Amino acid sequence: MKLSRKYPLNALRVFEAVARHASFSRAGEELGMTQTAVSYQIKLLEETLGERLFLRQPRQIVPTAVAERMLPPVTKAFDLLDEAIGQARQVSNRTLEIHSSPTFAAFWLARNLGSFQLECPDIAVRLLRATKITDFNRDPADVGIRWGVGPWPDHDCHLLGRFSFEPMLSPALARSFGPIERPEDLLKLPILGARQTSWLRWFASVGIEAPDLSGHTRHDYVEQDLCANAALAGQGVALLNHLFYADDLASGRLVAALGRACRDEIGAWLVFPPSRRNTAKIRAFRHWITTAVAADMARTEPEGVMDVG
Amino acid sequence: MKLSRKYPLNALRVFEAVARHASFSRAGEELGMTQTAVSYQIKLLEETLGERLFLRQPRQIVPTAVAERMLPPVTKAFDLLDEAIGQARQVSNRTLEIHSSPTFAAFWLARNLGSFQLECPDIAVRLLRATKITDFNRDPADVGIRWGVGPWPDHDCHLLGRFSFEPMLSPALARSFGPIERPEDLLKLPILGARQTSWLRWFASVGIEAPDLSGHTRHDYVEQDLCANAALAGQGVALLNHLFYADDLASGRLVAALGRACRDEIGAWLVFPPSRRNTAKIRAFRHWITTAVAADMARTEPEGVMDVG
DNA sequence: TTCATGCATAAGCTCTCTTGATGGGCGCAG
DNA sequence: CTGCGCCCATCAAGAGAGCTTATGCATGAA
Repeated sequence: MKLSRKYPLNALRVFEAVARHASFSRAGEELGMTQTAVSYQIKLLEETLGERLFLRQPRQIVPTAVAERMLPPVTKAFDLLDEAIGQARQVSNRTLEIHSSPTFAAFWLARNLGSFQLECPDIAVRLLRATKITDFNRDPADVGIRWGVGPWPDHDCHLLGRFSFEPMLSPALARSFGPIERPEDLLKLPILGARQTSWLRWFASVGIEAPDLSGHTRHDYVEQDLCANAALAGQGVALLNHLFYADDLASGRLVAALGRACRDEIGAWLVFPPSRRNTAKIRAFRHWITTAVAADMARTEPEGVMDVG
Repeated sequence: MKLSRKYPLNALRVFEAVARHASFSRAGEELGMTQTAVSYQIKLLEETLGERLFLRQPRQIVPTAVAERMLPPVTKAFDLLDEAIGQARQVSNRTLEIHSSPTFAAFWLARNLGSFQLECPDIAVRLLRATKITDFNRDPADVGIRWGVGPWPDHDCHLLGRFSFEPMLSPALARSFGPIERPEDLLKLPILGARQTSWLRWFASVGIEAPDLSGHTRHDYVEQDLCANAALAGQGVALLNHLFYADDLASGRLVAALGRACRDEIGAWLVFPPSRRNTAKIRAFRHWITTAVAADMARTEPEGVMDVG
């Protein structure tokens, strides 16, 4: 361990200001501290150096030769540090790494991030699918979008919304199957993602408490977008959020099986480490996504959604 | 006031060490602190930056892009500071500014400093006559040599010695005046520096309590070396220290008037500010001058000196 | 599984640092 | 020359930064 590394750093910062102003009081003002504190710090530094840095003359202080020799490198060092810190803060405020649940990333963020970038052109966005739950200790993520019940401990968690969903299928399949009039009719179709608890929630919302889905495990997709693709291809009926597939309904690529939508406790959450709650980029992103999701919900959520769970 | 100047400096020093070692524990060892403290400092820095600097992976830490971008300038800044501090310490230990009482400077230091420089060849000496008492707050002096009673408050004061003195005159004057047998005979000669209290001390030591010196104010020299020059020129009799004029006595340029030497409370003192008591150069100088003066006293002080005052 | 390694967390303490009040030296204006 | 204001030093007191010890957790190695 180098002993030479032991010297009072803050006193050096004070020294630099004092030397510039040739005044303890002025330096104190600049640094936001009292003249007393400045005096203390200079004295401290003088004692560790064993050398007087300023001669105290009646109404002024005069730097000694030692001080004048020290000043340039010290100034330069603090310039370097200032810039390094500034840049780190800048960099950190200029790129935002989002680790998002895959479906939300593909079907909402990918479509809507453009408006965030219009709003905050300084912030570069890096969007990643989170295949497993983001651990902010291990991944360089700034924020996460999670799809689930939440909130999660040790994180700042903000609910973006809970979104309505209903069974949807391709018009071709609907035609070939014939009219679907009662919920039970659905069970005759292949149920896509049958292990999702939301299917139970939905059947419950239409009065079927314990549907037998055991025969529908052939299409056990976990991710909603995979279910959706299967549905679009006419493989069966999938439980899809309006937030993501309202456009497909509108364009006729998908049709609602019964027109009975519901909403459960699963939602989309914005999460990030509490320690970074106040960084500019996170505040900006939080503000944007909150309002943008709300606006999109107003557009896509249908009427008469039943809340369950 | 620049807010950008507000960041934890010590944390940056820790950061630099951590980045070099890629380990909190190693960095802590180098810095002489615990791993816990290192962890604290890094966390602090991360929070002020709003950006993670190291990803904590199982048995290692990985610097983020931000950290890697920050490291080079930070390293360079600390190198600059290290060097500036080191140089300041060096400079400060390499030149010693002595503000000395004029006579001591001219008649002792000027003759003897050579042996100090042999002993400490690294230390450059700058010797100045102190026309008035040195104020270490205002003058860039490292140490002072004072001639007086001492000690003085708020200083480290070390008595170098109290030195014998006796009336001396030129052999020419002594011849022309004729034999001096009793102290009273001196009063018939011009007394040089008659206002010096030491004259009263000396007369007292030879039994004359209240000599009438009122007629001797024509040669009112304050400094001993001026009196000595006058005495050498045969202008009168001066009260001189053996320490300074033993060689003139030995060579016959001066003669002792009566051979009655005495010593009063006035002495030579080494003084310096307590805050710099432990700097290398001052310790070295103190050691040297203490022993050198003692050695010179052994050589020059006569036998049978009477202590007064 | 068990052990060793490396970082995080909690609680408490030390001591640095800051503040506010006060005082002294000196220049300047009246 | 006298009072006022500026500027720094000193002092006592208090807050809080920063360090330590003890402990826990996760992981990789044996």
